Amino acid sequence: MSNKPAFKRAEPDERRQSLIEACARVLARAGASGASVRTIALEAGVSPGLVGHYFGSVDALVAATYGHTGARVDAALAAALTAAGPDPRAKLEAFVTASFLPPIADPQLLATWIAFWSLVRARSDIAAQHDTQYANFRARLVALLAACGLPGDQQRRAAIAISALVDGLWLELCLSPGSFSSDEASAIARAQLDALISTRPATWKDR
Amino acid sequence: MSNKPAFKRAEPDERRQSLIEACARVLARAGASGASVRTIALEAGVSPGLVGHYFGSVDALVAATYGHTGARVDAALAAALTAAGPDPRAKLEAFVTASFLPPIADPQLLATWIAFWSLVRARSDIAAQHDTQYANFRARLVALLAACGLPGDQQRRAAIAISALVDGLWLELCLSPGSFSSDEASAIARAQLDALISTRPATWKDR
DNA sequence: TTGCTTGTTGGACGATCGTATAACAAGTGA
DNA sequence: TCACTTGTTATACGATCGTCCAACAAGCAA
Repeated sequence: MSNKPAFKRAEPDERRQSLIEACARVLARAGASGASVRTIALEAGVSPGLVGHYFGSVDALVAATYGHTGARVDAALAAALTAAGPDPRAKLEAFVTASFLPPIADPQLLATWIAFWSLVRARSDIAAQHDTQYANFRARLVALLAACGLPGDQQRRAAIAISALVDGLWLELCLSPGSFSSDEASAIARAQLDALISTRPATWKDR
Repeated sequence: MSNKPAFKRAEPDERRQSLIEACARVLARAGASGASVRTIALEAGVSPGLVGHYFGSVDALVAATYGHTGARVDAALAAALTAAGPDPRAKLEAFVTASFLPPIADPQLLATWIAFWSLVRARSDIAAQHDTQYANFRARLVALLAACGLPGDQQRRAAIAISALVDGLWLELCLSPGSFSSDEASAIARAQLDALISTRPATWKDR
């Protein structure tokens, strides 16, 4: 007779990915305080020791999850940009609208992000990651605004305003999901764009 | 000879206030994960047992701190409203502008708020407190917008947009203090108000 | 001064935390 | 079939967590 294996070996990259995704799920479900080594390992279906084996410490796993989650958002935004076509104004609108559609508008992702924010104060490496990610996000917005013909002295403030509005809508959607829908959030953000940019897109119709 | 007292008795309300303020300082300094009973008690200069004596559990203390912090913000906003005079439009502008001036713009207060947000997922009592506070905040905004003559079918979205923008600016100010100043945040929020309200107030002059 | 109320202390308790490590077993090549 | 490598498990360890409680003492009344 043959016993089935007690566990299955996995490729290192596979296992890392699995642990990172389990960490993200735990952060979304239980918040930062619930993301313990044992909880994450249970979520991933492995033994607690594997976290130390692959990441050294749970802090490193959380930081890796932060980077992975940020990369997911960047990829989704980049995809939205290429799908929007060549028109700069359409690209900008797609950039903002995509923030309120899956996979970015995923409530689990928003909750995960809040968990990261709560770690910024205590962890300097997380703070550094946030600074670069926020700088990249705003630089992308500035480039899009410039392509739309927004004067240079207005680009900075407009980028800050757009990113703040999007972050705030994200936040309330996550904290009080019943307050308003993601469709409403998207409409509000688009209206904000209209107000910030006097130049109208080529495909402008009605609003 | 006379030994000085080993400790000093305090009025119950005084002691509660002291513990709440110590809890807020710890939340701002170390985040939600650093707000342990012993850390808070050390910050307040008392023994750890006092937390249980006055609040029953550390969770109740955190919830009380949330309520106290929210009340502080409400009081500051109310003061800004009365100082703004009778004109509805001036009241609305003061309401938003005050969000980026002390004591609301205090970085410690913002950090404390983030700590609360990180607890919303895991703690239903904190979530309930957030829902009521957010509903109150938005109801105030709706009343101000209505007084400014904004049509009823636009009040809801405008209130959501304003609160989201303010929250987002708060957030980035706390996470990356070097990104922009509170003066810039205030200017951005005021520009947002101008864009949202097409109806001009009676005392409108220039902009 | 003496006695009493009770705010306050400081440590005990079990649970859970992150980390380290010895023992085990899955998969591979000889 | 049989080592051998190493991914994986399970446990041990000290530290810290929240909660609880018996003892102490500050301040007031008599």
